[in-house]
Order: sequence, then C-alpha cells, then structure tokens
Amino acid sequence: MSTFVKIKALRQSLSSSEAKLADFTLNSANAIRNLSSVELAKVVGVSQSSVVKFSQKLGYKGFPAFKLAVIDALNDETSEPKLHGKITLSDSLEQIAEKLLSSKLAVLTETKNLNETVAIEQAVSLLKSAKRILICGLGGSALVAKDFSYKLQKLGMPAIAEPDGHAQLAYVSTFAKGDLVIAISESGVTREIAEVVKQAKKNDSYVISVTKFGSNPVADRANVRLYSVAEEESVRLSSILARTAQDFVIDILFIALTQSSRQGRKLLEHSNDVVGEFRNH
Amino acid sequence: MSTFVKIKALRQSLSSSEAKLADFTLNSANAIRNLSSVELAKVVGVSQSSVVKFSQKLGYKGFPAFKLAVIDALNDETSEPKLHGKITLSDSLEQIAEKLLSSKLAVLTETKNLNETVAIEQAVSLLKSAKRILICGLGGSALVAKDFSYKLQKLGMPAIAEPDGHAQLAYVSTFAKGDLVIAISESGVTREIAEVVKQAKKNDSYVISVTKFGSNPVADRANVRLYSVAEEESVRLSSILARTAQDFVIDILFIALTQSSRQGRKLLEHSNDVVGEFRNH
DNA sequence: TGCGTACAAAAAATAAATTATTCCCAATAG
DNA sequence: CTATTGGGAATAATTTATTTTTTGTACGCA
Repeated sequence: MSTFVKIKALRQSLSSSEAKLADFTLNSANAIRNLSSVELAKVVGVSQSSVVKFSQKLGYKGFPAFKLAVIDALNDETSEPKLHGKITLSDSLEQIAEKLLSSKLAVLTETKNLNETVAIEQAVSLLKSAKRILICGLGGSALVAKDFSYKLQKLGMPAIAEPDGHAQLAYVSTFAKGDLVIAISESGVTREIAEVVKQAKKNDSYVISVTKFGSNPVADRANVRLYSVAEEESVRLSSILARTAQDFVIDILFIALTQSSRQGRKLLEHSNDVVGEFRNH
Repeated sequence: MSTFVKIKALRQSLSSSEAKLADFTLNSANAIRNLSSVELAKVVGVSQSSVVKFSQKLGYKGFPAFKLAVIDALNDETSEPKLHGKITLSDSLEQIAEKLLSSKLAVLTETKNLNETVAIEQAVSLLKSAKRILICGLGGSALVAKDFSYKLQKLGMPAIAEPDGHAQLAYVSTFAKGDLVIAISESGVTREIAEVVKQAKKNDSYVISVTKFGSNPVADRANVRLYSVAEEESVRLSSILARTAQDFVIDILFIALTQSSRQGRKLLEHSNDVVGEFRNH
C-alpha cells in the first residue's frame, strides 16, 4: 500500500507530534528526500526520536526505510497513467485539458490493442486490389471518411467519400466484384450505412467495417472488421473519443498502405510537392 | 545525467575496486536499494571506504546520495515514455502501430503543454460573445474546421466552415466588429488563410489562430494564438500528427465551451437526442 | 478542592549503526 | 630508490535506534 494511503488511514489515531509529521509528509513529501531524521525533526518541530517512532509506527524498520517508501510513493504517483476521470462541471480548464488528454491516450492505446495485425493486413490487401472504393460515414464519421478519401487519393487510389446517404446508396448500387466499401459507424447501427453494406454484399463487393467492438449490423456483414474505442466514456466525450479512435484506425491503414507500395510513396511525395509548390505562391 | 550513463562514461578510467563496484551497480542496481555501504562492500568484495570513495568519485556527497541517485535512475528508466522513432520501411505492421501510437501520445502531450490556460480562456470568451463565426482552413485543416463548425452548431452558435478559399474571403469581407475568425493552418503561411486574417483585422473582427508554435503570418496577426504540435516529425507522419494536434485543440475549446454555459449543454443534449431519435428509425 | 497515582506522550540521553575521513601499507612505474 | 597510486584498516563524525527521564493530564479519593 502506498505510504500516503497508509498515513491517511492512520491520520485520526495519531498523537499531536505524529500528526505534525503526517501532515508534513503529505504536504511536502518532496522535501523529505533531502532531510535526515534530525533535520526533519527540526523542521516539523518535534524531537528526532519522535521521527523514528513515527516511521516505525507506520510499519517501517526505521527512518531510512520510511524515506525510501516516501520516494517510491512519489514515483508511483507521477508515473501512474493518470486515471481519466469524467469531466465534471467543477473542473478547472487545466483539469479539463488534463482529463481530455488522458482520455485520448487511453482510447488510442485501447484502439491499438483492439485491432489484430492480421485484420489490418487484410484491410490493406483489400484496399490495394480494389477497383473502386466508397468510404461511407454519417455525421462525425463523415469527416473521417472524407479525410481517408483525401489520403487515398494522394496515393492515386479511386476513393470517394460521399456525405449524403442517398448518394452513397446510389453509388454502391453500381458496385460489383472487386469494388470495396469502407463503412465507418461508431455504433454500427446507423441505418443508411447498414443499408449500403447490405447492398455491397449483394453485389459481391468487399466491405471493411470500422465500428465499436462487438456484434452489430455493420460489422457482422463485413469481410474485415476494424474497431474503434473499447469503453464507453461519458456521453459528453463520446463523440470526441470515437473520432480520435477512428482517426487512429485510418491513419494506421494509410501508413501501412504507403509502406507496402513503392509506387504509393512516390505518388504521395509528388502530391505533397505539388500542393506545397502551389501554396508558396 | 543518469547515474548509469555517468558510470559507463567513467568505466574505463576506473581502478579495479571501483570497476567491481561499477559493474555491480550496472548489473544489480536493484540490489543496492537494500544494502548499506558495509554490506555492499562485502558483497562486491571491497572495503567499505572504497564504496564511499566510489560514490564520491561519481560526484555524490556520499554513499546515501549515490544510493538515491541509483534509485532515481531506475525509476526514470522504467517510466520513460517509449521513444517514438521514425517509421522506417523495414518496420513490421506491429511496429508501425506502436510507433504511430507513441508519436500521437507525444504530440497530444506536447500540444496540451504548449497552450496556456489563459489563451484557451480568451478563446472561449471570444467564441461566446461572437456574433458570427467563420472557421477557415484548407486541405486537411478544412476537415478540422468543418468538424469544429458542426460542434459549434450543436451548441447553437452561428459557425460556418467553408472549404473554398474564395468563399471564405467573400464571407469575411462582410465581417465587422463582434465577428470572429478562427484560422487553422499548421504552417501558418497558407496564402488564402493569411489573406482572410488580414481582411478580418481590417474589418475590426477578432481572430483566433491555430498554427504551429512560433512566429508566422497567421499567428502574428491573431488576437488569441493557439498552437498545435511542437516538433516536426517525419514528413510522412507530419500531416497526420498535425491533424491529431489540431483536433485536440478544438476538442478542448468545445468542451470548455459546453462547460461554461448551461444553455450550451442543454442545446447539445437536445441536438444529440434529435439525431439519435432519427437514426433509430 | 487538594493530593497522589497512573498513564501516555514527547523529548533528552545514550547506545548502536552507518557513513566519511584519515592514515598507512603495498604495488608499481619512473 | 623514490614517487605515486590504489586500497584497506582504523578512527572520527554523523546518523539512526533505543532507553530513560520528564512533562502533562486524567482520574480516583480524602
């Protein structure tokens, strides 16, 4: 158990000298690092023997052992991956930023672990061999779809991201064997997307899904299932975190694609050059 | 400098007793934790005074100081946030994912640290009091702009994100005092965006910039400067990481906005309900 | 109320341990 | 043969742990 937890637990049953030491430890743990038992006693205003007794009361052999425990506790505290608690109304801006950050870190890590390497390989392989590609998503996912389409276009791939549900359906109805649909829907139940997927399957086209983990209409029908986020966060953050996870998935796909094809890299380079050239004038 | 690095650097110039201690420290650093100078001397097979002299040769006041340094070095070693090396052609898919993940983690952390709380507060305040809002960005940033506009619209705010440069300029030319431009451009030199900012300033409108850190045409003219990423990564990753950072910035702004207004939260809730209702039929 | 005992807490005193310094010897190079 | 250096034994200094003493307070009882 952390020394601090221990101290807090015993805090009530301590006598006045001990309480002084306990409070000092909790408030200025850092300072203890550089203090001997005598110095600590002086700073806190108790006798040196009280310091030793306090250490022993906490279960340590003596003062040096206590000191080490405090240092350890400080280290654990700072290296802990920071729990990403819910953002509440009373949070300060600094706390909000901190929590959003750790939530994102958690979501990214989870998303990475959720997707098997083999699934990504399959997805890359489908992408490379696809004749035409339709990336569909609605609402927030539409932007992810659009982003992915831009990226694929940079690689010279025939990818289209259409934000309108009806247009998506119209396009996919012309699909055939060799064409590919990438269906992005966090819930996996979006009616329009599910419909597109159904149609794609009917036309013998391949489907890659990007949804939350588990069974759902979109993923169930997909040839390759990719996943975004694992845990449901607070409602307020959910769409933000879903986006974060979806972005990660398509970023991985994109990098893996450029990785696996020399031609793709060349085209990407060229595309970047052209845009850069243009911007500088 | 880490104690271990120090030891390795001096390793050659050490005498036999000192070398014994150095090797033991490098190989069994963990053990030192529980040893006194006498015990360590015994284990290694040297005299206690040699232990002390060794500690001092490394630059520490004495043995206890050396011991603390070793413990610190061990802690730093284990909690190091995994260096996010460049992705190379020979990387496996698993390595790619790992590196992308750590790069994103680093970029998010940096972005959070780069933005002062007070700047975010000012941005929020400008957003809340703005009569009209134009969010402009080109290329990849256009998607970030669009995303932010959707979010602001959910809060009932008059935000427009227009991907076309000319249309942006046309709109901003009608701006006046009380209107707000949010200019998103990683480089901060995009001609079209800089032009919009110039026009906005001429019309006495406020400008919030989201660019890389440092002086650039867009940020220099802004009333409030927000920053994305700090370090330039590999060219291949740069646009991906820029997006990651920009998303973080607008996510923070969005959350801070909902945080600061009861009405905003109500509208957001309602908006989510309506869309959810619609999707389920 | 006044006095004395009992008890607990905390500091002073002391003992033990750990650590730092000094001093001396041995090995080796010049 | 001297000078120098490494290393350990001896010892001094410091730090820590234990024991002893003092202080203060609560409680019982005349």
